[in-house]
Amino acid sequence: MTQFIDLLTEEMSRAFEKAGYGAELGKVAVSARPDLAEYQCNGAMAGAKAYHKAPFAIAEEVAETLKESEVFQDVNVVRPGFINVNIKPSFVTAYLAKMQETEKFGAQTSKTPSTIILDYGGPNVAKPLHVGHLRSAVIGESLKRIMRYHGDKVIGDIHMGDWGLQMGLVITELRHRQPDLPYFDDAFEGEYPEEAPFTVSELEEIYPFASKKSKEDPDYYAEAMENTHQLQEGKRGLRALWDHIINVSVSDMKRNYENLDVEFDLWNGESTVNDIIPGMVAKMKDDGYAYESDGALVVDVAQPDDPKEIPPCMILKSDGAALYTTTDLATIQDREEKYSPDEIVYVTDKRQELHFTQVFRAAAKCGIAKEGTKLRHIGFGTMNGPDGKPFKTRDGGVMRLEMLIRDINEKMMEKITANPEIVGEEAQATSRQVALAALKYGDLSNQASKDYVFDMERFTSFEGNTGPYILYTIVRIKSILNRYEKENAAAGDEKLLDAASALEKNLMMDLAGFGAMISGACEELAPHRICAYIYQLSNDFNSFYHATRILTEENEEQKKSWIALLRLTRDILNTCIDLLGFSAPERM
RNA sequence: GUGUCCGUAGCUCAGCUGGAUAGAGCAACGGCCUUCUAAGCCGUGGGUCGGGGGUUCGAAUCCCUUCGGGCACGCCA
Repeated sequence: MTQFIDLLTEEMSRAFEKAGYGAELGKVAVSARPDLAEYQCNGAMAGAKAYHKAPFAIAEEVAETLKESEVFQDVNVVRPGFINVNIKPSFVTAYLAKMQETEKFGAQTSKTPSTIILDYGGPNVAKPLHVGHLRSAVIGESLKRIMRYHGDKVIGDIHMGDWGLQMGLVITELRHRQPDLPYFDDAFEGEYPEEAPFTVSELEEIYPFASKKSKEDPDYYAEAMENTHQLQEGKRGLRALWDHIINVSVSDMKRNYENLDVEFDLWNGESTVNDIIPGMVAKMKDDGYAYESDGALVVDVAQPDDPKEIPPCMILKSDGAALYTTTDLATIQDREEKYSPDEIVYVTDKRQELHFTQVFRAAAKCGIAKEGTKLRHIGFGTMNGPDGKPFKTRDGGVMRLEMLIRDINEKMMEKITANPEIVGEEAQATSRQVALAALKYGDLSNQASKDYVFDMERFTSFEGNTGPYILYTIVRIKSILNRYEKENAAAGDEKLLDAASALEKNLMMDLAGFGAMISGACEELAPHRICAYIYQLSNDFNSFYHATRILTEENEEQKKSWIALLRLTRDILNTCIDLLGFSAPERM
């Protein structure tokens, strides 16, 4: 269904044509001066030069043709050449009525669904999730939902770091601590134990310990390199041990991501493509793309118009080992073979931009990515603490994600239990639900590409542009609807009437803008557009709510109309927060 | 050094392909609850859009320059 704002532009464009001017001048936008009008068109000024005519005169001629408009009323021409218009209430009502009946409220969806692989999450096996993993998960999950709403087929892949030196380090430390384990006995030919010889918390302690030691002790580092090598060569005992590490770690990750309402379709990692790397590298050499430079194998990716020369993309280190870049390229090849995607989108820290530029160029150059496959990197900024520096714990360490979530849950529990009606399990569940909204909204309401300040106090506040404020608004609506439905068993014939007040009309026009907002958020892959939209919508709803006594309204038709309006508002808000990755409780 | 992103109210942020008096929230101050959740609503004060040039009828937005900051720059991921 055509978007509301586009219908306005079409009407205005016809007016420009009728007056003898180009239709492209008829672009309509929300007014910058709501005190003067609801919408505006600046086309008369834009066209003044081409038509050698005063903008004011053009605007007046255009306005003249709008006298009989079914869309606009109160058409006004102001000073230099602004055309200010208000919308006929009946036009808004008719549009909303159509939205109610249309799937996805008339938002435009893709006619030919694309297959998109979304690479996000990126946790490392054997390392606890920390706040650095939060943004990828939160932004990625929202993007996945947005693209799916748009109608595309999205495959979310967590793409774990499960294969590098980090694995060798853990194995090395385990060998030091428990040398008698059968995994390290080359002569052992029996079945390895099913039970892992360590717990998650032990793993999480082992990795940083080994990492630190490897930096201080060259022999230890060499041993870790050797273990990494043997693992990648497929040595039986180490592979069995590695399986344990993966299993223990993954089940812990699943729990963490579940707490965030983040769900992946694929739990692949760097190890997934280990076996296809040699073939890929050989082909790159055979095709003449990869060559040796300073002992390493590289592919040139520089282009003449680069403002700064991009260094070659390194495929193999001088010791012959694969790198992050190598597994990323192999992963593209793997995804092409298995899913032939139209697009692969990566959600990572923006500091990896150069890396992805190199990978994308190498993939295209070497034919690893098919010609039509779009490769896209969505880089996000750092989550900072209130001091403006990267978020740390009080003692300066890396904050574990689990701790952060626990803190925000506790904080929210205090607030929720301030309402004496909510106790016990409901209080627990509601706190978690609202806390998640606070956390995600706090992140997503900022532009992804920018750094942002994580402020617990602000995000958990029920005031201002926060998740809890949005949820509170939804809860208020639900509360009215619940009462209404209790009192009106056979409800269901509610029909929208024209707006009875300016506040109601504002609300209605916000709702009418849903589709255009979704298109924008989808095109730009920008969840913050959804946040801005629902914040505006919530504000306008609350203003309307405050001025309108709905359940006590005596005019039955009017009351029903408002109920229909509330339902639409609730449905759109619920749809939006679902796209952001959270949900609203029944009460709070 | 080179490249890149950013600099908007005391703080945290919007500002769509250049358009009218640059918007919110928090904080401050003042109103509004016997009526659907006052975790709300209404209002007041607060800004040389880092500085300087330029393009334009019109610039926070585009171009140049300068200052300040973040980040990245072949054998980590």
